[in-house]
Amino acid sequence: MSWEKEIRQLFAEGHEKFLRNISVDCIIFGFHENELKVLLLQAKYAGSWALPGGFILKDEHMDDAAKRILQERTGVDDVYMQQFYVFSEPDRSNKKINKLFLKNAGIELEESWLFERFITVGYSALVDFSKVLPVPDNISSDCKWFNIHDIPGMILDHRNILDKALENLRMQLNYHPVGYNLLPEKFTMPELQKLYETILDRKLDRRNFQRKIMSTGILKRLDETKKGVAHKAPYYYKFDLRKYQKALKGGMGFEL
Amino acid sequence: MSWEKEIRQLFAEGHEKFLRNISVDCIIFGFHENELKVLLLQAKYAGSWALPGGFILKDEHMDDAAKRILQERTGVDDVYMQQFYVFSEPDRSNKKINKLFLKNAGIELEESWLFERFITVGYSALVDFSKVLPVPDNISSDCKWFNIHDIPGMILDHRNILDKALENLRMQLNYHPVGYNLLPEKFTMPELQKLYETILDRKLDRRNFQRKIMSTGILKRLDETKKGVAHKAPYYYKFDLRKYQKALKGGMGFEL
DNA sequence: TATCATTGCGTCATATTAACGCAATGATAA
DNA sequence: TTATCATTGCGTTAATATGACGCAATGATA
Repeated sequence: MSWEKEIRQLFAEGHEKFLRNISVDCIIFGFHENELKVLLLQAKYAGSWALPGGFILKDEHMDDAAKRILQERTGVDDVYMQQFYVFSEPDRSNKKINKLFLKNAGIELEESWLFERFITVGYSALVDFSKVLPVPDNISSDCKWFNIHDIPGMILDHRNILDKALENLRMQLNYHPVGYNLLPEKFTMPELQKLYETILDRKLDRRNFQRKIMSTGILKRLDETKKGVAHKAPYYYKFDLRKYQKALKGGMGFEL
Repeated sequence: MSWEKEIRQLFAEGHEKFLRNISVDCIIFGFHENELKVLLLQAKYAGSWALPGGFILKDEHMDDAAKRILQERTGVDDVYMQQFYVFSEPDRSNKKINKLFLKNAGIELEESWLFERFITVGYSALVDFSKVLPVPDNISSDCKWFNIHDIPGMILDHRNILDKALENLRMQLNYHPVGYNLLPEKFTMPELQKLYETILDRKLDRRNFQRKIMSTGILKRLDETKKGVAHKAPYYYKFDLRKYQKALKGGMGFEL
């Protein structure tokens, strides 16, 4: 099917396939070069960036929809995702954006379910940066990682959604497998500490951090050390998944 | 407008007034006689009980919808409410229940937006039991408080929603004005402790509890003591709202 | 071979928590 | 009138957690 035909069909008949008035938006967090990142899409014909979002099939669980949307729109597969908040301001509507999009695509339509008001459910995803190759979809011209401190202009209330996701990530740091999902399988203690510092947005004492993390027993130190650093080489660690799962149930047992 | 006509109109034309495929369900918590309670409705012609729920007007914020629904369906007004989770199982549909309801009400309809699938957003409300006089609405035959440990059979996944709300309440105990909203203006320390014990579902040491609560400075002790008890009379306390708000921002500063 | 940033492990003073003691209170029963 | 008793308010103590910092070891680079 041609691209224009696909778009026209989505606008004209999508309501037969998807639930109405509800969308899902995904915030994909990654960690790279000691910085927290989010994956954003740029819609065709639009200067602003957007969260990867989409709709729920009429017979689909919302969690599955979020995973499918993420896969279809960015190529990212099989990740840890969780709903975190519903955004329901009455004036959050894609009407103008979608009309402009159609106009630029050379499609004319008077009515569409996509001109209606949408309530959106925010999903937060944590991915291993090194395993993700962002691929923009049909309706996007670009798909890129952005540093959390260097977010470009975004459509609608997407900036607000992003901020809420970050706040949520902070709150849940001690109760969810944040480190496990954001870091590669093996990592050094300074890397893990930097991740915590970035999310919490404050410095932590190196020695106390190590002591507390190790006291939970969720990490296993490997015999291997990092190579090629111009100072004492740090050990690699990896998560002891069994103990991690267990520890998470009652919080981490410490405050950072 | 007659009752039947109102119902018929809701089923036949409600989709012009409300958003589709989305509903809101409220869990109203109260505290009475040292027990945690929830307010439930019994739909006409149905044996099972249900959470007070409803729909979002096309131009209404979801938070406002939740408040309006609670007011319309139970008479409860002006309370502390918060969304806590979205329930989206594909098979959670009122189709059967609504068809039965129509049949019993003597109304015939082949098609209705209310036969479609609904995703529902759970809202948690905390109310002062003593200030609430439950009033069932048009479509409900009864409206009653139930002890949290003695919940009757409920429609659809409402039991699941209730359990999730309780779990959520537990998690947020140290970060939200739970005590402030669930207790009357003045209360004794044993009452407050019992509230915490009921929500957390475990015993707390009386003396340590008092010391920790008081150390936060969120309570003001009154000069008045409780009358008519066959032992040493406990003092009354009330919340120091200014300090309470402040303390909540960084958690309560202690673990219970 | 010296330098230097960084790491791993340790110390110590202070704060927080859990567990428990005890006198005071005031309605009820003797 | 007085003793009884469950309960309250306030306090003590030991164990544990936390925050702030010291110092020798490491290993690429100068």
